[in-house]
Amino acid sequence: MKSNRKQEIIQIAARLFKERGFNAVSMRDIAQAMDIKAASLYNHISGKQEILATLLLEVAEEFTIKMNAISSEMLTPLKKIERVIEVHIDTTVNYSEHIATLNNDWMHLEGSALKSVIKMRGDYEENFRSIIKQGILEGEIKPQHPEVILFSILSTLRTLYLWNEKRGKMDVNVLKKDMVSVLINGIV
Amino acid sequence: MKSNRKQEIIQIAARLFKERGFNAVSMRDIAQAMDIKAASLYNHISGKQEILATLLLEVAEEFTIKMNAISSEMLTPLKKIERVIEVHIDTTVNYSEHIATLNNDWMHLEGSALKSVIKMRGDYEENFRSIIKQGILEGEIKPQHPEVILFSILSTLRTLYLWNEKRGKMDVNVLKKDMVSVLINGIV
DNA sequence: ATATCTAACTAACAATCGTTAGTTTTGTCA
DNA sequence: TGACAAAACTAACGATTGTTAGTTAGATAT
Repeated sequence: MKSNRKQEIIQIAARLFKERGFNAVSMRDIAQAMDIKAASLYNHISGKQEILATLLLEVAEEFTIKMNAISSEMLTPLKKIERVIEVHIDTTVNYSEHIATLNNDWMHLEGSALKSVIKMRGDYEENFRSIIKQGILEGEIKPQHPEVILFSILSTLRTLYLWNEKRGKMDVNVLKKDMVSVLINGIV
Repeated sequence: MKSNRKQEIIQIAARLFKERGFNAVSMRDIAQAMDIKAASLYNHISGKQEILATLLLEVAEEFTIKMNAISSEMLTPLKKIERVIEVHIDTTVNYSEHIATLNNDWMHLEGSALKSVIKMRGDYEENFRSIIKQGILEGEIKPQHPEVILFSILSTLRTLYLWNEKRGKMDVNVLKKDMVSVLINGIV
């Protein structure tokens, strides 16, 4: 039953990191947003690096788990890609700030946490690449360069958070359907 | 005949900004990369803000000009979108570092330069949106929510720089063809 | 050769950064 | 009520930040 104060700090920090970026947010900024003094933060966390590490490992592990699940499901490659798209939309709804920080500030991580995040990112991409290649092999996907397909889809999914507000009243399930349609069937 | 030394500073700064982000790069870092002292930079530029402003306005104007040209060409909406894709690929090849900084650090701009960049970005998106809507109206593009189409394509194009190295030996014209195919016709 | 200009330098500034030490307040349970 | 732990506080540290002032070396022009 650890203190939920640490999670509060991380949540607030994530919001600020998304808005201004890791290096433009000081410990005093985070403290002020919580109505306490900067030094008080250190009763709950060991430093700024721990905030970043906890935050990024949390969301990176989330993606890793989901992707591993999809990989081992009994689905056609195309259906797997649909599932990946849906997972990204769901995760973006719940982890918008975390994902923004993962995209923009991962390089400010240090030590083993950095290594860990980089590895998870690489594995995730490799899993995705395998699905695409398998789809091409089975004739389900166009024999285009896999890297172009991988990158087109992934870069859209990774920056969904930028679009999360503008989404507005659009229902999540409608968004999923439209997104799958556009990314897989194109726009014509 | 102004000094090209200023352009050298901006070029080197852009590279560092891309790698570490605006706030993680000090004036001393930039100076060291040029083998001079930080104070010497001020013979050529007024400050860190001017570096960022020059850099971002340069590439933002490039995109604005290109997009305006495409908008007023006599092409079908679909052909215009193809042209937009091609422009992004060409520009990414030449301005990889500038685009990275535009994506990640625009919010650290101040004053009128910030306003200017935000306006250009908005206008660019609005032009793109108009093309898509026109395409839907003419039946050339699927009657999907325009915002989904806009964002899917644009987020891929805007993060092309992340992919620029991995592109490796892939010919630019091949990349254009594949990219157009994937983004417009999908992957099936 | 002298004057001028350009672009480098050294040294220092005030502000802000992450973090630590030591202290006081607050809340909980016996 | 009193003891103890959790979580806040004040004050300060050494390092780094962007920037300025004043100076000097090297090139160019008169």
